[in-house]
Amino acid sequence: MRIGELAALTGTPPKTIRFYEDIRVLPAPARTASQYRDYDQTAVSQLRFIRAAQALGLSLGEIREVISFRDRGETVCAHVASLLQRRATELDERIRELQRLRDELVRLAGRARRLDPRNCDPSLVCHVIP
Amino acid sequence: MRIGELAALTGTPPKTIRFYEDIRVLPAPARTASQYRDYDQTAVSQLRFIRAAQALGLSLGEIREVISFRDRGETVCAHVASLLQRRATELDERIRELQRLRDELVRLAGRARRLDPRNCDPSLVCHVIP
DNA sequence: ATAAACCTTCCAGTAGGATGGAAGGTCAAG
DNA sequence: CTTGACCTTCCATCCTACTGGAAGGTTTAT
Repeated sequence: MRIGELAALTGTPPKTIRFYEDIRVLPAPARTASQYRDYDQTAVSQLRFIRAAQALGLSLGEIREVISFRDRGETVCAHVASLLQRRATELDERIRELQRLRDELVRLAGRARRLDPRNCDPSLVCHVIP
Repeated sequence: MRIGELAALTGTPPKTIRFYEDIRVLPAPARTASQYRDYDQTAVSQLRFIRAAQALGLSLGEIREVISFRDRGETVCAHVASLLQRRATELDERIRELQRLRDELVRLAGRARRLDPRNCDPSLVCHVIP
């Protein structure tokens, strides 16, 4: 299968597929006589894995790590499990931060609506954000 | 005041202050006879505004927008209020997404720990992430 | 007078994840 | 045989928010 077909099957633009190959996240495929990339079903599931892992918040660097673990014949599950668990913990932290930020934004937005602009200190950009 | 002092007062490196000037987030200050940047108190509060707004999750682009509103003599409060409210709403959405993602990660991590690696399909990178 | 600390400009690079375009080769339909 | 879709490589560019360094000028302390 040529790159366009793989692109269509996975919803990934050809440019992006070549890019993944460049950065060694996807292995270089076979080539046809005319140097066209020639993919098989393995490529489809590998590329789907990449997109799914990305959607789970793994970076391409982490995905490459998982893949190279696998290529060394090591048990990927444990590695993936700890990676996912770590990412989940980081996410917990990030969510708490964002929640704090959100509450602060709402508080300031309310303040901005209640304040009379004529009381603004002209030397400040905006007295809502101190 | 020279750039180093402004840097010390606001905890912003001189490089970053010049960068803010380049991208028109901070106005170009007066210059001394020897072409050194010469800042006043206004610069301190402007730079503090920028850092505070950044900490609230506003991008430098949005901050520039707020500042140019102000420079056109318009009421900044209403603009800031709607910006903050919008950002808060986006944040709500983002938080919900991340929460969903986090739950999915925890679920998959648990699955990865329970599965026997010997059952892995060798044609897949990892059967935990489908 | 001289050294250290500070300032100037300009150019380049970082990370992450692509995307755009030019110049040229190949393949299938009409 | 030509047109258009598709493919190749290579190089450049985008976004955001900086950061680093070179080459040179200024200020301050000793």
